[in-house]
Amino acid sequence: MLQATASILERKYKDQHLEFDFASTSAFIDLREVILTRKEHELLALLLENAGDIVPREILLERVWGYSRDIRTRTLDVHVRRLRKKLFPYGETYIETIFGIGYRFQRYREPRNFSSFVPELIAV
Amino acid sequence: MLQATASILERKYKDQHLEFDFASTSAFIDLREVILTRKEHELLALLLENAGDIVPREILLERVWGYSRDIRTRTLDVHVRRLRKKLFPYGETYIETIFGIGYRFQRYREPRNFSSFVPELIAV
DNA sequence: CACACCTTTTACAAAACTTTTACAACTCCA
DNA sequence: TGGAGTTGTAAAAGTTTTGTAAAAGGTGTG
Repeated sequence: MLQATASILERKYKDQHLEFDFASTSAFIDLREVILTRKEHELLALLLENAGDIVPREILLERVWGYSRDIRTRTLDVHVRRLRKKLFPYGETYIETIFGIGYRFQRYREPRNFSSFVPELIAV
Repeated sequence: MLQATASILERKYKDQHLEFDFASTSAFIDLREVILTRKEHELLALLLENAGDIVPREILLERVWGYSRDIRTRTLDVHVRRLRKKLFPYGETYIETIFGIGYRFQRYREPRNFSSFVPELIAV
C-alpha cells in the first residue's frame, strides 16, 4: 500500500523517507532535518505538486524563475543538483531526469524482490 | 470485442498491452514503464495515429525528420529497431514492415481459439 | 561596509541521443 | 534460383543535453 500524499490543501507531502511542508522551508529526510533555500524550496514544491508527472524545463524555469522560453541557462541544473544533494541518499531516486524534457519527482517505492515477478496471462 | 482506441482528441492510445500518451514521453508495456526519446515518441505517435494503415517511409521521413524525398538514410530503420526493442516482447507484433513501402502499426489482437470454449487463464 | 549566504554564470566534462557507415540478411520477381 | 533492391543491425561518429566545479554576482543583516 502506498501512503504518499501531496495535497496542496494539506500543505504537506510525506512518504517513507521524505517529509515536506509546503508552508515551511525545512524538510526531513528520514530523521535528518534539511534546510532548503527559497529557490530549492520552490523548485521541490513544484515538482512535488506534480509528483509522478514530468515537469518540463520550460515550466520550471517559467514558474520558479519567471524566465520566458528560449533562455539558455544552467541555473535549473545547478539547483537540481543541490537539491539532490540535500535529499541524500535519495536524491537521484526522487528527482529523475527526463532527457530533453525536464524532471520528474517519483514517490518512494519499496524495492522489488526478484522472486515476485509479474505473471503473464496466457489463454490456452 | 476490440478495445483499442487511438483518438488524437483523447491523446491516448490503449490496448491490451500498450498504453501510449501522445502528450507525454513515456508509455507502458504491460506494467513496465518505457521512456521514449523524442524521435522515438514522434515516430510511434505518427504510426499510432495511423494504426492499421501503412505509413510509407517517405511520409515518416518527411514528418518526423523533415527530410524531403530521395534522401538515402538508414535513420528510420535504426529508430524502428530501437522502438521495437523498447516495445519488447511485442515490438515485432506491433510494428510491421511493409516491404518496399513502409511500416504499419497493428493493434493488439487476442489470439484466436479454434475451439469455441471459454479460454482458461494460466499464469506462466 | 563587511560578512555570510544564496544565486547565477562560466567553462568544460560526461552522458544521452541521433545519424551515418558498412555490411549482413532478406524479399521479390525475372 | 540468382541478383537487384530493400531492410536489419552493430558499431562508430557526430550532435545535443545535462552534470559539475569554481568563480562571479547579489542580497540582506549586523
